[in-house]
Parts: sequence; C-alpha cells; structure tokens
Amino acid sequence: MNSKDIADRIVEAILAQQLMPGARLGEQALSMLFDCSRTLVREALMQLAARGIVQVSSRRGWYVVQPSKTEAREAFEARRVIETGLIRSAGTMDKTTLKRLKQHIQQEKTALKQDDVGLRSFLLGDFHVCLAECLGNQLLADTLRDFTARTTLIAMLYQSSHDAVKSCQEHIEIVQALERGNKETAEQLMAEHIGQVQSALKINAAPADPLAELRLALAPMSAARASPPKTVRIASLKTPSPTSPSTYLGALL
Amino acid sequence: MNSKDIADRIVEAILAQQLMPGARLGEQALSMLFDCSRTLVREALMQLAARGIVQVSSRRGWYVVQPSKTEAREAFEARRVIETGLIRSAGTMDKTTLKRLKQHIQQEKTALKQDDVGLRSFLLGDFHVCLAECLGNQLLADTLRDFTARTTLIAMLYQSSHDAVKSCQEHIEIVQALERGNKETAEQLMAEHIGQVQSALKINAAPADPLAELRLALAPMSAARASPPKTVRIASLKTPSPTSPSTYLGALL
DNA sequence: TGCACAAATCTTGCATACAAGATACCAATA
DNA sequence: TATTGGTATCTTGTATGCAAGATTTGTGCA
Repeated sequence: MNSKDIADRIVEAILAQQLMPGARLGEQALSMLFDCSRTLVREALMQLAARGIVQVSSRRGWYVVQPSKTEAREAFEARRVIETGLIRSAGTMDKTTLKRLKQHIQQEKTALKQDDVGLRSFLLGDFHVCLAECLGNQLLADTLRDFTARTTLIAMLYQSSHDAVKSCQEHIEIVQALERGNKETAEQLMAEHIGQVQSALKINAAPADPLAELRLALAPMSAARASPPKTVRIASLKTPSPTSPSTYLGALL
Repeated sequence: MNSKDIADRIVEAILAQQLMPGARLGEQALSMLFDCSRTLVREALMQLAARGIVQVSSRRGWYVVQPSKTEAREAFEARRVIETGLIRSAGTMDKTTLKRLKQHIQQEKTALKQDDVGLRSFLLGDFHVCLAECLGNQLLADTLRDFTARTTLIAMLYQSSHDAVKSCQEHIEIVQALERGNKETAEQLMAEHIGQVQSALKINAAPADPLAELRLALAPMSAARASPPKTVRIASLKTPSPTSPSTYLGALL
C-alpha cells in the first residue's frame, strides 16, 4: 500500500460518486483506514492537490475540491477541446480497438441494468478515458481522467439531472460513427454529448448542500403535522463542513 | 519556502533549459539548496511526479523525466489538440487581452536581442501558457504549462534544431491573426507552429548522450594521429548518470 | 438565557530518526 | 589482468515526535 494506491483509490471513489465535493479527508482517518502512517497519506494528498482533485486549508484539513462556476465552465470546455480534438486528429481505428470500446459499452449497459449507481457513474466517465487511450494518447487519457473526476464533482455539486441511459446511448452512437470511419460525425456527437451533460447542470442552484439528507430526514414532519413553526428552522442547524468521517471514508474501502 | 515554491522553481528551471532531462534531483542536495528539510523537498518532488515532470527510481534517486519517442509524439499531439481547440472555441478577444499578448512578444524580442538563452526558452514556452490564459481557461493553461515543460525536455533530449527567432516570428503572426479576428487562420498557424517545433527534432538521434561533449573532446585525436588503439575505448568511460550535482542544481538558485 | 473568554482538543506543518535497498569501492584470488 | 565477493556509503522509504494554528467546548458572568 503506497501513496499511489491511496491516491488512485480516492480518485476512483470520486468517479463513482462515493466522495462528495467538500468531503473531508483527514490525514489520521485515512492513515487508519489504509493502515499506514500519515506520511504516506500526506504524499497521496499532495499528489492529488497537484492534480487539482483535493485542496488543503491550512491547519484545518484536506477537502475534496468544490469547483466554482468558472472552474466548472473551464472543465467542460477543457474536456470538449481535448476529446473532439483527439477524435479529429486520430487515424483510422483497427478492429481490436473498436472491440475494446464495444466491450466497455457492454459493461455500461450491465451496470445500468443492475442499477449499480457507483459502477455506472465510474464507467460512464471511464468511457472517455478509454476512448482517449484507444485513440493512442496516454498523456491525454491521464489528463482526461482528472478532468472527468472534476466534472463528476461538478455534477454532484450542481445537482445534475442528466440521464445515465441517455449518456450510454450517446456513447453507442459515437462508437458507431467511429466504426463507420465517420470522424466528423463522431466529433460532432462528442461535442453534443459533453454539452448535454453540461447543460443538465443546475448551475445556479444553491451549490453544495451537505445538509440535504438531514433536511429531508428531519424537516417533513412539522409541515404535515400539528402547528408548524413559522419558518422551518432546520437551516440554522450548525453546519458541520461535511458529514461524519465514517460516512464518507467508508466509501474508500 | 514551501513545497509549492520548490516545485515551481524546478519547473521554471526546466522551461529555461537549465535542468536537462535525466538530471538528478537528490533530496538532500535540494534540501540544502532550499535550506529546508527533506520532507518539503519530497512533497515538491511528489507533486512533480504526479504531473509527469520527474520520476523516482526506487532507492536510487529522483530524476527529471526523459520522454520516450512515443511520449514525445503524445506530448506534441496533446499540445496541438489543446491549443488549436482553444483558439477554435474562443470568443472574440478584447483590447486588454491583445495588449497583454503583444507585451509578451515584446519580452520575447528583448530576450532574443540580449541572447539570454534561458529567458528566451522560458518566454517562448510561456507564450502558449499566456495565450491559454488569455483565451479564458486557467485549467488548460496550467495543463499546458506542464506539457510545455515536457516538450522543452523533449527538445533538449532530441537535439532540436529549432530557431528561436523563427518561433517568435510565428508567435507574432498568430497574434496578428487573432487581432484580425481570423480564428481559422490563427488555428492553422498554431498547428503549423507546433508542427515546426516538432519536426525540428532529430527524433532518431541517439537520445540523451550526456557524454557527447567528452566524446567529441577526447575521441578525434587517436584517429588522426599515430598508431591508434584497436578500438576507441572512450565508450567504456564510466557514465555518471548526469553531471555533478552542483552543475545542475546551481540552475535552481 | 445569552454572551464573552479561556482552556482543551483536533489537525496539519515540518523536522528528524532509523530501516533497507542500491551502488560504488576495494581487496583478494584465479 | 580480469573477476568475484564483501563491505562501506549513499539514497530513498516510512514512521514518529513535537510545534503551532484553528476550532470547539466549557464555564463564568451579566
């Protein structure tokens, strides 16, 4: 268990929407979880900070990033630029490569059927990384993984209403276009696909409500039952930056 | 002096061609140089490793990366994809932005006149980062800085014969096209510009020969003079991975 | 009750100590 | 001379200790 494994695990958890934006990543909690010293955890977090996945607030703690609206726009633009550009500059794809993409889509379908939300989210994002690898650029594929983690966080933060089934369908169409050798169409479809995901964001909604669950769990009763208070005071419940460590960190195991 | 400063300094030194590919970055040497403990140095190196700038060989040491031919191709393709895509997806540029770009080019010209090789190399690379910032995407600008560091290392490794004056001239033409609002031309020029830099590489030359100087300095005599030994034994001169630490690390001050 | 202030606790920041592997060096031997 | 084996040295890998700032908690007071 080295620092790279820890970093990878955290990124995976984000891609699977098991780590929310703003989630606390305490050094001690992680060191206990991965059964190692804080040193290794710190190294992993430093690497993730360099990749823009987490950030540290001095002597307060490490947190999964909460991209601002500007950062959200930039992340989607970055993905659009890279993914369409990669398709455009690609040569023709051989059979083996197409097979790999089709297999990936099969996995997506399976995850959709089984309603495995974590795996589904991971695979829908991983498709784009896989495609970049298939198009022969590992450097951009790695970059894209980080950017996809970012857009996944953005989707969680800005309450994306995007439909997973639709997303998968769009992946299918992109691969079909590539199979026909119709790169222009593929590029166009990819641009639209990313645009779809982006425009499904409620970018003006209250960003990041870590109390949503509590609110839902505690609020309703007073509304339906006897004399409700003038205003629902739940809003004033003290806001613990994230939920309890165990809730979030459990996702890493 | 925190780990970010150290990392930044190392990247700058690479962009200024003051750190060669394969250069050794000893933790102790750096900690003495920056007057801090190995801990901070390690954090910096970890961040740079995550960004693909340095790599560690287990219990042997840290080294500036030496991109393979494949990685070289990927890095140039990545830059081409990102920079042309960024121009394509950009809106119109305002006066302030154009002014900044022109100022940057003025700096390039000054460095060229003064024959300041380090500053020249840095500025020629930084132009692309600056442009990305001007086009309104900090995320891609940061990514591009790392990729530019990579291509700078590649240029050093594969003995680029590219002309700095020509490069600056191409920058001028790109900005002119942008000023005219002619994005298609700008995109085309950028693609060609990056292509020029790439094709100036001697990609099939012996990559990274730290002994080149010694070889040239010591070998010729025996060939022209009296009874030469059967084989020139220079090749068996022990190969010190890089030059002495002081030579390289001096560049960081 | 509400508020202000102080103490206790929690969390990261940084340095250092020691372990362990890799390399270089040196001597002994065929 | 060339090679082999062993030892010393160098370098990173990891854990831990302590300092210092931030936050939370608790307490006394009005």
